[in-house]
Amino acid sequence: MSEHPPFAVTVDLAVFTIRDGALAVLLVERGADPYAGSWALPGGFVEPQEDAETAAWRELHEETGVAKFDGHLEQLRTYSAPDRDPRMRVVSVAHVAFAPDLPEPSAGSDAAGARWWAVDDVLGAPDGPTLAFDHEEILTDARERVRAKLEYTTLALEFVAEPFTLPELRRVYAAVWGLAPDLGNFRRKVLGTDGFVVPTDSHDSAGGRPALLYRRGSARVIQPPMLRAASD
Amino acid sequence: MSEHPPFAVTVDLAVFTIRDGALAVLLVERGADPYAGSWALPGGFVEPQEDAETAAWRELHEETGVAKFDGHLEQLRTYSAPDRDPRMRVVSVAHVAFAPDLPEPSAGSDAAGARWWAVDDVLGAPDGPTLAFDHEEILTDARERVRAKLEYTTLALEFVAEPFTLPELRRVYAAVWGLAPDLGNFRRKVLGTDGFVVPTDSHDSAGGRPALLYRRGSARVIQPPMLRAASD
DNA sequence: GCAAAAGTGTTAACGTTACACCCATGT
DNA sequence: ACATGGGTGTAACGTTAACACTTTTGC
Repeated sequence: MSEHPPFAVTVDLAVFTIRDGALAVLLVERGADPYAGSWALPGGFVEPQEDAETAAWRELHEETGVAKFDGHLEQLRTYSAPDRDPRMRVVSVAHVAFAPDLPEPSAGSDAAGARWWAVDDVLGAPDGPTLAFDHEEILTDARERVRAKLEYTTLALEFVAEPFTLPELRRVYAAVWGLAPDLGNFRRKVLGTDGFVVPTDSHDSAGGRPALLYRRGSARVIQPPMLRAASD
Repeated sequence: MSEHPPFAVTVDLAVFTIRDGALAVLLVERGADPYAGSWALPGGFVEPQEDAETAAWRELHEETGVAKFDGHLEQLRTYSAPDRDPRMRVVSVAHVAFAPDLPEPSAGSDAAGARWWAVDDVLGAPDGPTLAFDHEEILTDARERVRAKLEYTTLALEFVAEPFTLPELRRVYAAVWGLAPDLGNFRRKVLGTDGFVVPTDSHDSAGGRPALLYRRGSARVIQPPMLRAASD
Protein backbone atom coordinates (compact mmCIF):
# COMPACT_ATOMS: atom_id res chain seq x y z
CA MET A 1 0.00 0.00 0.00
CA SER A 2 0.95 3.62 0.04
CA GLU A 3 -0.52 7.08 0.07
CA HIS A 4 -4.17 7.50 -0.92
CA PRO A 5 -4.72 10.90 -2.50
CA PRO A 6 -7.95 12.40 -1.15
CA PHE A 7 -10.82 12.82 -3.59
CA ALA A 8 -14.35 14.06 -3.29
CA VAL A 9 -16.88 11.83 -5.02
CA THR A 10 -20.11 13.23 -6.36
CA VAL A 11 -23.01 12.08 -8.47
CA ASP A 12 -24.46 14.13 -11.32
CA LEU A 13 -27.84 13.39 -12.83
CA ALA A 14 -29.25 13.84 -16.29
CA VAL A 15 -32.96 13.51 -15.58
CA PHE A 16 -34.96 13.28 -18.80
CA THR A 17 -38.64 13.61 -19.48
CA ILE A 18 -40.85 14.47 -22.43
CA ARG A 19 -42.42 17.91 -22.32
CA ASP A 20 -44.41 19.47 -25.15
CA GLY A 21 -43.29 16.74 -27.49
CA ALA A 22 -39.60 17.35 -26.91
CA LEU A 23 -36.90 15.66 -24.87
CA ALA A 24 -36.31 17.77 -21.77
CA VAL A 25 -33.67 17.69 -19.05
CA LEU A 26 -33.72 19.04 -15.52
CA LEU A 27 -31.16 21.78 -14.84
CA VAL A 28 -30.46 23.81 -11.72
CA GLU A 29 -29.18 27.35 -11.63
CA ARG A 30 -26.05 27.68 -9.58
CA GLY A 31 -26.24 30.20 -6.76
CA ALA A 32 -22.61 30.08 -5.68
CA ASP A 33 -19.23 30.21 -7.34
CA PRO A 34 -17.75 28.65 -9.31
CA TYR A 35 -20.08 29.09 -12.25
CA ALA A 36 -22.57 31.19 -10.25
CA GLY A 37 -25.51 31.96 -12.51
CA SER A 38 -24.71 29.12 -14.87
CA TRP A 39 -26.94 26.10 -15.23
CA ALA A 40 -25.83 22.68 -14.14
CA LEU A 41 -26.99 19.12 -13.85
CA PRO A 42 -28.35 18.37 -10.39
CA GLY A 43 -26.04 16.39 -8.17
CA GLY A 44 -24.23 16.24 -4.88
CA PHE A 45 -21.71 14.48 -2.73
CA VAL A 46 -21.82 10.77 -2.05
CA GLU A 47 -22.21 10.21 1.68
CA PRO A 48 -19.82 7.90 3.51
CA GLN A 49 -22.33 5.08 4.01
CA GLU A 50 -23.97 5.00 0.59
CA ASP A 51 -22.97 3.84 -2.85
CA ALA A 52 -23.23 6.03 -5.93
CA GLU A 53 -26.57 4.68 -7.04
CA THR A 54 -28.14 5.29 -3.65
CA ALA A 55 -26.76 8.80 -3.65
CA ALA A 56 -28.21 9.35 -7.12
CA TRP A 57 -31.66 8.24 -6.01
CA ARG A 58 -31.43 10.49 -2.95
CA GLU A 59 -30.45 13.50 -5.03
CA LEU A 60 -33.17 12.70 -7.49
CA HIS A 61 -35.81 12.82 -4.79
CA GLU A 62 -34.36 15.97 -3.26
CA GLU A 63 -34.05 17.88 -6.51
CA THR A 64 -37.28 16.89 -8.15
CA GLY A 65 -39.26 17.09 -4.94
CA VAL A 66 -40.97 13.87 -5.91
CA ALA A 67 -41.10 11.38 -3.06
CA LYS A 68 -42.23 8.34 -4.97
CA PHE A 69 -40.36 8.31 -8.23
CA ASP A 70 -41.24 5.28 -10.30
CA GLY A 71 -38.89 5.91 -13.17
CA HIS A 72 -35.61 4.33 -14.17
CA LEU A 73 -32.09 5.29 -13.11
CA GLU A 74 -28.81 3.90 -14.36
CA GLN A 75 -25.15 4.75 -14.24
CA LEU A 76 -23.78 6.58 -17.27
CA ARG A 77 -20.05 6.88 -16.74
CA THR A 78 -17.51 8.53 -14.48
CA TYR A 79 -15.88 11.87 -15.23
CA SER A 80 -12.54 12.45 -13.59
CA ALA A 81 -10.53 15.13 -15.37
CA PRO A 82 -8.19 16.62 -12.73
CA ASP A 83 -9.33 20.17 -13.44
CA ARG A 84 -13.03 19.60 -13.88
CA ASP A 85 -13.78 21.45 -10.63
CA PRO A 86 -11.50 24.43 -9.93
CA ARG A 87 -11.96 24.12 -6.16
CA MET A 88 -10.73 20.63 -5.55
CA ARG A 89 -10.27 17.17 -6.92
CA VAL A 90 -13.76 15.86 -7.64
CA VAL A 91 -14.66 12.65 -9.39
CA SER A 92 -18.26 12.46 -10.53
CA VAL A 93 -20.27 9.34 -11.24
CA ALA A 94 -22.87 10.51 -13.73
CA HIS A 95 -26.28 8.87 -13.96
CA VAL A 96 -29.20 8.99 -16.36
CA ALA A 97 -32.82 8.94 -15.20
CA PHE A 98 -36.03 8.60 -17.21
CA ALA A 99 -39.33 9.95 -15.95
CA PRO A 100 -42.85 10.57 -17.20
CA ASP A 101 -43.86 14.21 -17.34
CA LEU A 102 -43.14 15.64 -13.89
CA PRO A 103 -44.31 18.88 -12.27
CA GLU A 104 -42.00 21.87 -12.24
CA PRO A 105 -39.42 21.02 -9.63
CA SER A 106 -38.89 22.69 -6.31
CA ALA A 107 -35.47 24.25 -5.94
CA GLY A 108 -32.84 22.21 -4.15
CA SER A 109 -30.83 23.55 -1.29
CA ASP A 110 -27.81 24.69 -3.27
CA ALA A 111 -29.77 25.81 -6.29
CA ALA A 112 -31.18 29.25 -6.87
CA GLY A 113 -33.67 27.72 -9.27
CA ALA A 114 -34.48 24.58 -11.15
CA ARG A 115 -36.45 23.99 -14.32
CA TRP A 116 -36.89 21.75 -17.32
CA TRP A 117 -35.06 22.64 -20.50
CA ALA A 118 -35.67 21.25 -23.94
CA VAL A 119 -32.40 19.48 -24.68
CA ASP A 120 -32.28 21.02 -28.15
CA ASP A 121 -32.32 24.46 -26.51
CA VAL A 122 -29.26 23.54 -24.46
CA LEU A 123 -27.01 21.54 -26.78
CA GLY A 124 -26.03 23.13 -30.02
CA ALA A 125 -28.26 26.17 -29.54
CA PRO A 126 -26.48 29.49 -30.14
CA ASP A 127 -28.54 31.33 -27.51
CA GLY A 128 -28.59 28.42 -25.09
CA PRO A 129 -27.40 28.50 -21.52
CA THR A 130 -23.80 27.85 -20.55
CA LEU A 131 -23.43 24.69 -18.57
CA ALA A 132 -21.14 24.54 -15.55
CA PHE A 133 -18.10 22.27 -15.26
CA ASP A 134 -18.04 19.49 -17.87
CA HIS A 135 -21.79 19.15 -17.80
CA GLU A 136 -22.20 19.82 -21.50
CA GLU A 137 -20.09 16.75 -22.20
CA ILE A 138 -22.07 14.71 -19.68
CA LEU A 139 -25.38 15.84 -21.14
CA THR A 140 -24.24 14.99 -24.65
CA ASP A 141 -23.21 11.52 -23.54
CA ALA A 142 -26.46 11.11 -21.62
CA ARG A 143 -28.60 12.04 -24.61
CA GLU A 144 -26.75 9.57 -26.76
CA ARG A 145 -27.36 6.90 -24.12
CA VAL A 146 -31.08 7.59 -24.16
CA ARG A 147 -31.23 7.49 -27.93
CA ALA A 148 -29.34 4.23 -28.07
CA LYS A 149 -31.32 2.56 -25.31
CA LEU A 150 -34.64 3.21 -27.01
CA GLU A 151 -33.43 1.06 -29.86
CA TYR A 152 -33.00 -2.19 -28.03
CA THR A 153 -34.87 -1.83 -24.74
CA THR A 154 -38.40 -0.98 -23.67
CA LEU A 155 -37.21 2.01 -21.67
CA ALA A 156 -39.44 4.32 -23.68
CA LEU A 157 -42.14 3.07 -21.32
CA GLU A 158 -40.50 4.98 -18.48
CA PHE A 159 -41.40 8.22 -20.23
CA VAL A 160 -45.14 7.63 -20.21
CA ALA A 161 -47.61 7.38 -17.33
CA GLU A 162 -49.99 4.44 -17.18
CA PRO A 163 -52.29 3.93 -18.87
CA PHE A 164 -51.01 5.18 -22.19
CA THR A 165 -51.83 4.90 -25.87
CA LEU A 166 -49.57 3.69 -28.65
CA PRO A 167 -49.53 7.09 -30.35
CA GLU A 168 -48.40 8.53 -27.02
CA LEU A 169 -45.57 6.02 -26.84
CA ARG A 170 -44.70 6.78 -30.43
CA ARG A 171 -44.35 10.44 -29.58
CA VAL A 172 -41.63 9.47 -27.11
CA TYR A 173 -39.59 8.00 -29.93
CA ALA A 174 -40.31 11.04 -32.05
CA ALA A 175 -39.10 13.37 -29.31
CA VAL A 176 -35.92 11.45 -28.56
CA TRP A 177 -34.95 10.66 -32.13
CA GLY A 178 -36.19 13.84 -33.75
CA LEU A 179 -38.36 11.97 -36.21
CA ALA A 180 -41.36 9.75 -35.65
CA PRO A 181 -41.09 6.13 -36.70
CA ASP A 182 -43.56 5.01 -39.34
CA LEU A 183 -46.91 4.53 -37.69
CA GLY A 184 -47.76 1.15 -39.07
CA ASN A 185 -44.32 -0.31 -38.63
CA PHE A 186 -44.16 1.06 -35.10
CA ARG A 187 -47.39 -0.64 -34.06
CA ARG A 188 -46.31 -3.92 -35.57
CA LYS A 189 -42.99 -3.77 -33.74
CA VAL A 190 -44.48 -2.87 -30.37
CA LEU A 191 -47.41 -5.27 -30.53
CA GLY A 192 -45.25 -7.98 -32.03
CA THR A 193 -42.74 -7.87 -29.19
CA ASP A 194 -44.07 -10.19 -26.49
CA GLY A 195 -44.56 -8.39 -23.21
CA PHE A 196 -43.74 -4.89 -24.44
CA VAL A 197 -47.24 -3.57 -23.67
CA VAL A 198 -50.41 -5.17 -22.33
CA PRO A 199 -53.75 -3.93 -23.62
CA THR A 200 -56.55 -2.77 -21.35
CA ASP A 201 -60.19 -2.74 -22.35
CA SER A 202 -60.65 1.00 -22.30
CA HIS A 203 -60.01 3.79 -24.74
CA ASP A 204 -58.99 7.37 -24.25
CA SER A 205 -60.79 10.35 -25.74
CA ALA A 206 -59.13 12.97 -27.88
CA GLY A 207 -59.78 14.82 -31.12
CA GLY A 208 -60.13 11.84 -33.37
CA ARG A 209 -60.72 8.16 -33.00
CA PRO A 210 -60.25 6.99 -29.38
CA ALA A 211 -57.06 5.03 -28.91
CA LEU A 212 -56.80 1.81 -26.96
CA LEU A 213 -55.05 2.18 -23.61
CA TYR A 214 -52.12 -0.02 -22.60
CA ARG A 215 -50.00 -0.75 -19.56
CA ARG A 216 -46.31 -1.55 -19.40
CA GLY A 217 -45.36 -5.13 -20.04
CA SER A 218 -42.57 -7.10 -18.42
CA ALA A 219 -40.28 -7.31 -21.44
CA ARG A 220 -37.04 -5.38 -21.09
CA VAL A 221 -35.38 -5.89 -24.44
CA ILE A 222 -36.49 -5.50 -28.03
CA GLN A 223 -34.99 -8.01 -30.38
CA PRO A 224 -34.31 -7.36 -33.12
CA PRO A 225 -33.98 -3.70 -32.15
CA MET A 226 -36.27 -0.94 -33.28
CA LEU A 227 -34.20 0.96 -35.81
CA ARG A 228 -33.52 4.59 -35.18
CA ALA A 229 -35.43 6.70 -37.66
CA ALA A 230 -33.03 9.64 -37.86
CA SER A 231 -32.03 12.61 -35.71
CA ASP A 232 -30.44 16.02 -35.93
CA MET B 1 -20.91 23.89 -0.07
CA SER B 2 -20.33 21.61 2.88
CA GLU B 3 -18.28 18.67 4.07
CA HIS B 4 -16.58 16.45 1.49
CA PRO B 5 -16.22 12.91 2.79
CA PRO B 6 -12.77 11.59 1.86
CA PHE B 7 -12.60 8.74 -0.64
CA ALA B 8 -9.81 6.86 -2.28
CA VAL B 9 -10.27 6.45 -6.03
CA THR B 10 -8.76 3.51 -7.86
CA VAL B 11 -8.90 1.96 -11.28
CA ASP B 12 -9.34 -1.76 -11.87
CA LEU B 13 -8.60 -3.38 -15.22
CA ALA B 14 -10.05 -6.36 -16.97
CA VAL B 15 -7.41 -6.96 -19.65
CA PHE B 16 -8.56 -9.53 -22.17
CA THR B 17 -6.69 -11.44 -24.78
CA ILE B 18 -7.15 -14.67 -26.73
CA ARG B 19 -4.92 -17.53 -25.64
CA ASP B 20 -5.19 -21.08 -26.94
CA GLY B 21 -8.49 -20.28 -28.57
CA ALA B 22 -10.12 -19.07 -25.38
CA LEU B 23 -10.88 -15.68 -23.90
CA ALA B 24 -8.30 -14.98 -21.20
CA VAL B 25 -7.99 -12.29 -18.55
CA LEU B 26 -4.97 -11.02 -16.66
CA LEU B 27 -5.10 -11.60 -12.89
CA VAL B 28 -2.59 -10.79 -10.16
CA GLU B 29 -2.06 -12.73 -6.98
CA ARG B 30 -2.42 -10.59 -3.92
CA GLY B 31 0.59 -10.61 -1.61
CA ALA B 32 -0.91 -8.59 1.23
CA ASP B 33 -4.10 -8.56 3.23
CA PRO B 34 -6.94 -8.22 2.69
CA TYR B 35 -7.45 -11.21 0.43
CA ALA B 36 -3.78 -12.25 0.58
CA GLY B 37 -3.34 -15.25 -1.72
CA SER B 38 -6.50 -14.48 -3.65
CA TRP B 39 -6.45 -13.40 -7.26
CA ALA B 40 -7.54 -9.95 -8.30
CA LEU B 41 -7.85 -7.69 -11.30
CA PRO B 42 -4.81 -5.45 -11.70
CA GLY B 43 -5.33 -1.88 -10.62
CA GLY B 44 -4.16 0.93 -8.41
CA PHE B 45 -4.77 4.37 -7.09
CA VAL B 46 -5.50 7.33 -9.31
CA GLU B 47 -2.81 9.94 -8.82
CA PRO B 48 -3.74 13.55 -8.03
CA GLN B 49 -2.85 14.94 -11.43
CA GLU B 50 -4.31 12.24 -13.70
CA ASP B 51 -7.77 11.22 -14.75
CA ALA B 52 -9.06 7.68 -14.49
CA GLU B 53 -8.27 6.76 -18.06
CA THR B 54 -4.68 7.94 -17.77
CA ALA B 55 -4.32 5.97 -14.57
CA ALA B 56 -5.71 2.91 -16.29
CA TRP B 57 -3.19 3.20 -19.13
CA ARG B 58 -0.38 3.65 -16.62
CA GLU B 59 -1.41 0.59 -14.64
CA LEU B 60 -1.80 -1.37 -17.84
CA HIS B 61 1.78 -0.64 -18.83
CA GLU B 62 3.09 -1.35 -15.36
CA GLU B 63 1.25 -4.62 -14.91
CA THR B 64 1.72 -6.09 -18.35
CA GLY B 65 5.28 -4.87 -18.64
CA VAL B 66 4.53 -3.85 -22.20
CA ALA B 67 5.74 -0.37 -22.99
CA LYS B 68 4.02 0.16 -26.29
CA PHE B 69 0.54 -1.26 -25.95
CA ASP B 70 -1.46 -0.77 -29.12
CA GLY B 71 -4.73 -2.21 -27.92
CA HIS B 72 -7.98 -0.62 -26.89
CA LEU B 73 -9.04 0.59 -23.45
CA GLU B 74 -12.40 1.90 -22.35
CA GLN B 75 -14.25 2.65 -19.17
CA LEU B 76 -16.61 -0.07 -17.97
CA ARG B 77 -18.41 1.36 -14.95
CA THR B 78 -17.76 2.52 -11.42
CA TYR B 79 -18.13 0.31 -8.37
CA SER B 80 -18.81 2.09 -5.14
CA ALA B 81 -20.37 -0.19 -2.54
CA PRO B 82 -19.40 1.24 0.87
CA ASP B 83 -17.97 -2.06 2.09
CA ARG B 84 -16.23 -3.23 -1.04
CA ASP B 85 -12.82 -2.72 0.57
CA PRO B 86 -12.67 -3.53 4.29
CA ARG B 87 -9.82 -1.10 4.91
CA MET B 88 -11.33 2.14 3.75
CA ARG B 89 -13.79 3.83 1.49
CA VAL B 90 -12.64 3.07 -2.04
CA VAL B 91 -14.46 3.88 -5.25
CA SER B 92 -13.14 2.04 -8.27
CA VAL B 93 -13.50 3.06 -11.90
CA ALA B 94 -13.28 -0.22 -13.76
CA HIS B 95 -11.93 -0.42 -17.30
CA VAL B 96 -11.81 -3.02 -20.03
CA ALA B 97 -8.82 -3.51 -22.30
CA PHE B 98 -8.42 -5.66 -25.40
CA ALA B 99 -5.05 -6.92 -26.54
CA PRO B 100 -3.56 -9.33 -29.04
CA ASP B 101 -1.77 -12.28 -27.49
CA LEU B 102 0.75 -10.85 -25.02
CA PRO B 103 3.72 -12.48 -23.34
CA GLU B 104 3.38 -13.74 -19.79
CA PRO B 105 3.37 -10.62 -17.67
CA SER B 106 6.00 -9.49 -15.24
CA ALA B 107 4.72 -9.16 -11.70
CA GLY B 108 3.69 -5.72 -10.56
CA SER B 109 4.97 -4.17 -7.38
CA ASP B 110 2.06 -5.17 -5.16
CA ALA B 111 1.52 -8.53 -6.76
CA ALA B 112 3.17 -11.77 -5.75
CA GLY B 113 2.46 -13.06 -9.27
CA ALA B 114 0.52 -12.35 -12.38
CA ARG B 115 -0.73 -14.63 -15.11
CA TRP B 116 -3.38 -15.12 -17.75
CA TRP B 117 -6.46 -17.13 -16.85
CA ALA B 118 -9.03 -18.55 -19.21
CA VAL B 119 -12.16 -16.65 -18.21
CA ASP B 120 -14.16 -19.86 -18.20
CA ASP B 121 -11.78 -21.24 -15.56
CA VAL B 122 -12.51 -18.24 -13.33
CA LEU B 123 -16.22 -17.55 -13.70
CA GLY B 124 -18.60 -20.38 -12.96
CA ALA B 125 -15.83 -22.93 -12.50
CA PRO B 126 -16.17 -25.02 -9.30
CA ASP B 127 -12.42 -25.33 -8.80
CA GLY B 128 -11.67 -21.80 -9.95
CA PRO B 129 -9.81 -19.18 -7.97
CA THR B 130 -11.55 -16.89 -5.52
CA LEU B 131 -11.44 -13.31 -6.65
CA ALA B 132 -10.75 -10.50 -4.20
CA PHE B 133 -13.19 -7.68 -3.40
CA ASP B 134 -16.06 -7.40 -5.90
CA HIS B 135 -13.83 -8.42 -8.76
CA GLU B 136 -15.98 -11.37 -9.73
CA GLU B 137 -18.84 -8.96 -10.40
CA ILE B 138 -16.55 -6.63 -12.33
CA LEU B 139 -15.18 -9.48 -14.42
CA THR B 140 -18.68 -10.73 -15.20
CA ASP B 141 -19.72 -7.27 -16.33
CA ALA B 142 -16.51 -6.89 -18.33
CA ARG B 143 -17.00 -10.15 -20.17
CA GLU B 144 -20.53 -9.17 -21.07
CA ARG B 145 -19.22 -5.86 -22.38
CA VAL B 146 -16.74 -7.65 -24.62
CA ARG B 147 -19.37 -10.02 -25.92
CA ALA B 148 -21.77 -7.20 -26.67
CA LYS B 149 -19.18 -4.97 -28.30
CA LEU B 150 -18.12 -7.63 -30.77
CA GLU B 151 -21.65 -7.53 -32.15
CA TYR B 152 -21.76 -3.97 -33.33
CA THR B 153 -18.14 -2.78 -33.41
CA THR B 154 -14.93 -3.89 -35.10
CA LEU B 155 -13.17 -4.30 -31.75
CA ALA B 156 -12.46 -7.93 -32.49
CA LEU B 157 -9.57 -6.49 -34.50
CA GLU B 158 -7.88 -5.47 -31.26
CA PHE B 159 -7.45 -9.12 -30.39
CA VAL B 160 -5.35 -9.98 -33.43
CA ALA B 161 -1.88 -8.85 -34.46
CA GLU B 162 -1.35 -7.53 -37.98
CA PRO B 163 -1.33 -9.03 -40.45
CA PHE B 164 -4.04 -11.58 -39.76
CA THR B 165 -6.27 -13.99 -41.64
CA LEU B 166 -10.03 -14.11 -41.60
CA PRO B 167 -10.10 -17.55 -39.95
CA GLU B 168 -7.92 -16.05 -37.23
CA LEU B 169 -10.39 -13.23 -36.74
CA ARG B 170 -13.21 -15.70 -36.73
CA ARG B 171 -11.53 -17.60 -33.90
CA VAL B 172 -11.77 -14.41 -31.83
CA TYR B 173 -15.53 -14.50 -32.16
CA ALA B 174 -15.55 -18.20 -31.41
CA ALA B 175 -13.53 -17.67 -28.24
CA VAL B 176 -15.60 -14.77 -26.95
CA TRP B 177 -19.00 -16.15 -27.83
CA GLY B 178 -18.32 -19.80 -27.21
CA LEU B 179 -19.39 -20.81 -30.69
CA ALA B 180 -17.92 -19.95 -34.06
CA PRO B 181 -20.11 -18.00 -36.48
CA ASP B 182 -20.88 -19.75 -39.74
CA LEU B 183 -17.80 -19.54 -41.94
CA GLY B 184 -19.44 -18.34 -45.10
CA ASN B 185 -21.72 -15.86 -43.42
CA PHE B 186 -18.84 -14.52 -41.36
CA ARG B 187 -16.73 -13.80 -44.43
CA ARG B 188 -19.58 -12.11 -46.20
CA LYS B 189 -20.26 -9.92 -43.18
CA VAL B 190 -16.65 -8.90 -42.65
CA LEU B 191 -15.81 -8.36 -46.30
CA GLY B 192 -19.14 -6.67 -46.93
CA THR B 193 -18.62 -4.10 -44.20
CA ASP B 194 -16.68 -1.26 -45.80
CA GLY B 195 -13.42 -0.59 -44.01
CA PHE B 196 -13.58 -3.52 -41.59
CA VAL B 197 -10.46 -5.16 -43.02
CA VAL B 198 -8.02 -4.25 -45.77
CA PRO B 199 -6.58 -7.09 -47.86
CA THR B 200 -2.85 -7.43 -48.45
CA ASP B 201 -1.33 -9.33 -51.34
CA SER B 202 0.30 -12.05 -49.31
CA HIS B 203 -0.84 -15.31 -47.83
CA ASP B 204 0.15 -17.13 -44.69
CA SER B 205 1.26 -20.75 -44.55
CA ALA B 206 -0.35 -23.36 -42.34
CA GLY B 207 -1.58 -26.91 -42.67
CA GLY B 208 -4.04 -26.42 -45.48
CA ARG B 209 -4.72 -23.81 -48.09
CA PRO B 210 -2.85 -20.57 -47.40
CA ALA B 211 -5.16 -17.81 -46.18
CA LEU B 212 -5.09 -14.26 -47.45
CA LEU B 213 -3.64 -11.79 -44.96
CA TYR B 214 -5.46 -8.61 -43.95
CA ARG B 215 -4.84 -5.46 -41.96
CA ARG B 216 -7.26 -3.52 -39.78
CA GLY B 217 -9.57 -1.11 -41.55
CA SER B 218 -10.79 2.23 -40.33
CA ALA B 219 -14.42 1.25 -39.74
CA ARG B 220 -15.47 1.24 -36.11
CA VAL B 221 -19.05 0.03 -36.25
CA ILE B 222 -20.78 -2.89 -37.90
CA GLN B 223 -24.24 -2.14 -39.15
CA PRO B 224 -26.39 -4.08 -39.08
CA PRO B 225 -24.63 -5.88 -36.24
CA MET B 226 -23.06 -9.30 -36.46
CA LEU B 227 -25.47 -11.50 -34.55
CA ARG B 228 -24.17 -13.40 -31.57
CA ALA B 229 -24.07 -17.08 -32.39
CA ALA B 230 -24.67 -18.41 -28.88
CA SER B 231 -22.73 -18.78 -25.63
CA ASP B 232 -22.77 -20.57 -22.31
C1' DG C 1 -70.36 15.40 -44.39
C1' DC C 2 -65.81 16.59 -43.08
C1' DA C 3 -61.64 16.79 -40.46
C1' DA C 4 -58.76 14.46 -37.29
C1' DA C 5 -56.65 10.83 -35.34
C1' DA C 6 -56.29 5.59 -34.81
C1' DG C 7 -55.61 1.41 -36.90
C1' DT C 8 -54.86 -2.21 -40.99
C1' DG C 9 -52.91 -4.22 -45.29
C1' DT C 10 -49.63 -4.97 -48.96
C1' DT C 11 -45.48 -5.51 -51.60
C1' DA C 12 -40.63 -5.00 -52.94
C1' DA C 13 -36.22 -4.88 -51.12
C1' DC C 14 -32.94 -6.49 -48.09
C1' DG C 15 -30.27 -9.47 -44.88
C1' DT C 16 -29.61 -13.80 -42.64
C1' DT C 17 -29.52 -18.84 -42.28
C1' DA C 18 -28.11 -23.18 -43.27
C1' DC C 19 -26.22 -25.62 -46.05
C1' DA C 20 -23.56 -27.81 -50.16
C1' DC C 21 -19.81 -27.35 -52.89
C1' DC C 22 -15.10 -26.04 -54.81
C1' DC C 23 -9.96 -24.67 -54.30
C1' DA C 24 -5.03 -24.76 -52.79
C1' DT C 25 -1.44 -26.60 -50.18
C1' DG C 26 1.59 -30.28 -47.39
C1' DT C 27 2.70 -35.12 -46.87
C1' DA D 1 -4.10 -39.50 -53.45
C1' DC D 2 -5.69 -37.76 -49.42
C1' DA D 3 -6.17 -34.91 -45.41
C1' DT D 4 -6.46 -30.20 -43.94
C1' DG D 5 -8.04 -25.95 -43.89
C1' DG D 6 -9.51 -21.72 -46.94
C1' DG D 7 -12.99 -19.91 -49.86
C1' DT D 8 -17.55 -19.56 -52.82
C1' DG D 9 -22.53 -20.20 -54.11
C1' DT D 10 -27.39 -20.46 -53.33
C1' DA D 11 -32.25 -21.09 -52.08
C1' DA D 12 -35.60 -20.57 -48.22
C1' DC D 13 -36.81 -17.69 -44.82
C1' DG D 14 -37.81 -13.64 -41.98
C1' DT D 15 -37.80 -8.62 -41.29
C1' DT D 16 -38.17 -4.03 -42.68
C1' DA D 17 -39.52 0.21 -45.38
C1' DA D 18 -42.67 2.71 -47.60
C1' DC D 19 -46.98 3.62 -48.74
C1' DA D 20 -51.99 3.24 -49.52
C1' DC D 21 -56.07 2.40 -47.37
C1' DT D 22 -59.98 1.86 -43.85
C1' DT D 23 -62.25 2.86 -39.34
C1' DT D 24 -64.06 5.63 -35.51
C1' DT D 25 -64.85 9.58 -33.21
C1' DG D 26 -66.19 15.11 -32.62
C1' DC D 27 -68.18 19.06 -34.78
